[in-house]
Amino acid sequence: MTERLDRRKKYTRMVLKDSLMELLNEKSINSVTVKEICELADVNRSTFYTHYTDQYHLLEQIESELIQDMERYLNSFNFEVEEETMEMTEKLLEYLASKSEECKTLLNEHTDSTFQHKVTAVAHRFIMHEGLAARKIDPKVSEYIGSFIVNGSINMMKLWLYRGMDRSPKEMSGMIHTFINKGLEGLS
Amino acid sequence: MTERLDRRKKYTRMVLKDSLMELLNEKSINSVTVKEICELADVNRSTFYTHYTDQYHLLEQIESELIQDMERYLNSFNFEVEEETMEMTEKLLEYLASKSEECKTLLNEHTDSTFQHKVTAVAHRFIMHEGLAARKIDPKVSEYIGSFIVNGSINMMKLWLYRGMDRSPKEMSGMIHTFINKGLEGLS
DNA sequence: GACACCGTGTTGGATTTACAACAAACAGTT
DNA sequence: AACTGTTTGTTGTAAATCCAACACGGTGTC
Repeated sequence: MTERLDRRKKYTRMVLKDSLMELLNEKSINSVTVKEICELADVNRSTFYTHYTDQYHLLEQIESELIQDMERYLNSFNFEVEEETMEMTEKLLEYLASKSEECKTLLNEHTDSTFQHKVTAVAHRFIMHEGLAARKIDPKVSEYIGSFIVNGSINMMKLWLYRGMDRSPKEMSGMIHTFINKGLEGLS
Repeated sequence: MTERLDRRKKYTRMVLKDSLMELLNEKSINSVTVKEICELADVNRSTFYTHYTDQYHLLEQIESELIQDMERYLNSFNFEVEEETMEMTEKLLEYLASKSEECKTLLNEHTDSTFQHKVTAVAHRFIMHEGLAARKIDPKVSEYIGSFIVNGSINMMKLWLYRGMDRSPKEMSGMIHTFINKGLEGLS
């Protein structure tokens, strides 16, 4: 078990993160200043520099922690191979739903695409676990199809978040899974 | 202008106060421990003792600050003599409404009556400013009537708070004022 | 009465943060 | 180019808080 963090550090980091997230709902990281973050967080500027080198570092930390948390969540499940892709897709959707505010902030057009890249990498690792290899498809082709599937899925999930999650994670993963297996034919 | 308080002190006191108020919504001050307050506030126990001697002291500070704030609010108004009682009653009701959560907590049966005594003293000072003296009533009698009016008013206001403030402060002060001047006759 | 558990009040040393200030860089204006 | 205002990154010192520990008292159980 990791050593417990000093509560002052815990608090300071929490309010700095919350403040940056709030500011990113309004503008891009490039126009957010350290001074603004500190004013919103009510934390001294020199204290900021004992924790982070700049606002980009803080953002990177936020993204990394969310990705780690996402991986931890997805790692806690275990499914059979074929069923796994759909279940994992559903679990990823559930996770995104549970952190929908943070995810929307980090996926919006104000931020660069680093978070989306990270989520895509996670999706690739968890959803494309063994799925295509089991289908005996040419590895070169498999790679293209996998890229199509993962990026398509992520952007669908993104749209789902911004639409206020109007369908359940189960419905969404069913839709994705059906399209993956049967293309448009499966949706008529 | 007073010297600005160190933001750490400000924060520590705020969360300790908020935590005690939350606990007082569930039980009386006698069964609230310093340990519980600190756990809820996520503040070290030894830090508590650098600010307050015990939970009773903290409660006293909360009450005193609210009373001071109330006085400051009421002092910012100026009315003519006769009209003043009704206007001040309305202002007091407005203040109680604006701090309804805190007031309900401090006036509930879990706490002793110190806060109610303090509010009653304020009401006596502001609402009974010159009202009865101007009516040329026997001072001894005036004192009894004043006590009746102030305590009756306070308990009415208390009930109003717990009923969710179902009438406007203006309506309430009108009702109180009419009763004071004409008794039940004025309400038929 | 002994025991276990919990909370209190206190202490010393370590850690974290605040504060004020400074020099430098940047951006916008004239 | 000079000027102004803002932000940055850093520094030294002080203040506040954290942490772990201790002795003590109160409460409940056996």
